[in-house]
Amino acid sequence: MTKSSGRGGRPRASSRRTLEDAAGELFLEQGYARTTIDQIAQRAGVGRNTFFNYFATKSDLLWLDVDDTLRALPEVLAAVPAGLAPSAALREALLELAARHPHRGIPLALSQRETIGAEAEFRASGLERFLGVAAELGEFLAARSGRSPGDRLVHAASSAAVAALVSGAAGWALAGVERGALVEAVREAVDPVCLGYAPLLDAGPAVTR
Amino acid sequence: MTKSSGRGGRPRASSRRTLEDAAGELFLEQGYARTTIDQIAQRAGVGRNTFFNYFATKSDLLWLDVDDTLRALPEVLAAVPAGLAPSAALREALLELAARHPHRGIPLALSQRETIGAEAEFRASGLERFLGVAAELGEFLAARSGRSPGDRLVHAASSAAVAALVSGAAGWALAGVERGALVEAVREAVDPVCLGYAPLLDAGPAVTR
DNA sequence: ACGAGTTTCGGTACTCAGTCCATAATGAGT
DNA sequence: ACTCATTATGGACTGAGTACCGAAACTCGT
Repeated sequence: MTKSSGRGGRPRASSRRTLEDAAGELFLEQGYARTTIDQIAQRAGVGRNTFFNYFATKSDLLWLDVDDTLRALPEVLAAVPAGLAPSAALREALLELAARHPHRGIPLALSQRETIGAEAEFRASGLERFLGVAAELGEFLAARSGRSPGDRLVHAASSAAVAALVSGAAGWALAGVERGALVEAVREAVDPVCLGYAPLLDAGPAVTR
Repeated sequence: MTKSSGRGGRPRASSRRTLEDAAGELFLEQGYARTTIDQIAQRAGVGRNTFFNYFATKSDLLWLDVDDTLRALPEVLAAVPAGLAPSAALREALLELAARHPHRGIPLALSQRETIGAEAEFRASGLERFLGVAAELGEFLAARSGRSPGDRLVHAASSAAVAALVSGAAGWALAGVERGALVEAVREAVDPVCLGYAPLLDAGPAVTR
């Protein structure tokens, strides 16, 4: 989406950032549910359709920073040292992803959740994101463990790991100003999962022993 | 929803089942997305609003059997023997839940997924369900482990366990006619998670040792 | 039998997210 | 000047979900 000016074409107005700001204001003023896309576009001084030029859904606005970090996942996965055992590689990937997330990048919907009141929408839209992560992670794990991409163990391990990641990140985000480093919270949550699956994952692909 | 006739009032027509059937037919004929609620109601010979009397959402239709099983969760949790260690209790609860699911209860959306074509909607609506399960499981785990309901470890463990449960169940459902017992698939997926969290969960509530 | 209370049914009307399409605006390259 | 690619914008449409209202159908007490 939004191919960054591949030479030529009408220049983008500063619309994207303006829309984000307008939305943030309105969410704080009226809450998420009571804010319509028309209002956001109008306050940003932009046509309604322009909104959909930058965001596919209203709920995308709840995930601005997170989406940035998530976009880096393929790169992170590629950078995981090749020598590691599958379970360690999985752990490493998740921690590195957490390390890349900006310290201030807490979704508005979480930091101001009473005001914004979008719990339901937030969770629903968030889960879809992390399902995507789980899929990517599954492919990665399959490759690193020499298993087929459809392998049940691989699927279960990546799902559980992502769930733990999310749990850790959520706990971190909700911890208030005194939260420590995201990486620590994630490590705490993810480690047991990697540990639990390690014996199976690292044993090599189903050698019919 | 749908308070079962608390004496008095107009009797329900057989609408619910009729609606389910009509929806199932239409989904198979035209796919999920191309089927509107009006069509479903019309084929069922019922007003549109009656549909919403029985189902809160269109996507509820994708989860008929699963919702039945999920409704039994509180009962299942209460039945878990009190003597078990927290991690074992968690395992036991999930396996028992799986055991209660009817063998033929595979969501239409999965068994006929090419025809129905509702992947996205299916996953989105499914995830919300299992988030509910994770929350219930969290409370359960907190009580059984003597930790606070907001405990980070408890949250991470229940999230990961539910993710594994779902992964196992999905694998089972997609396995075609030759699938074995659901309980086995779930056990395979959930066991490592419980194993990984066992040392921490069963150690008792953060005794600053 | 009759009225009171309760529940389901069904219609109309509305809001709003998301899609489609057609048309302008604005620039780069030739 | 002309073409091409990209973005902006406006109008019209679909369809889910909500709100409201009045009518149907049944129970119970009298």
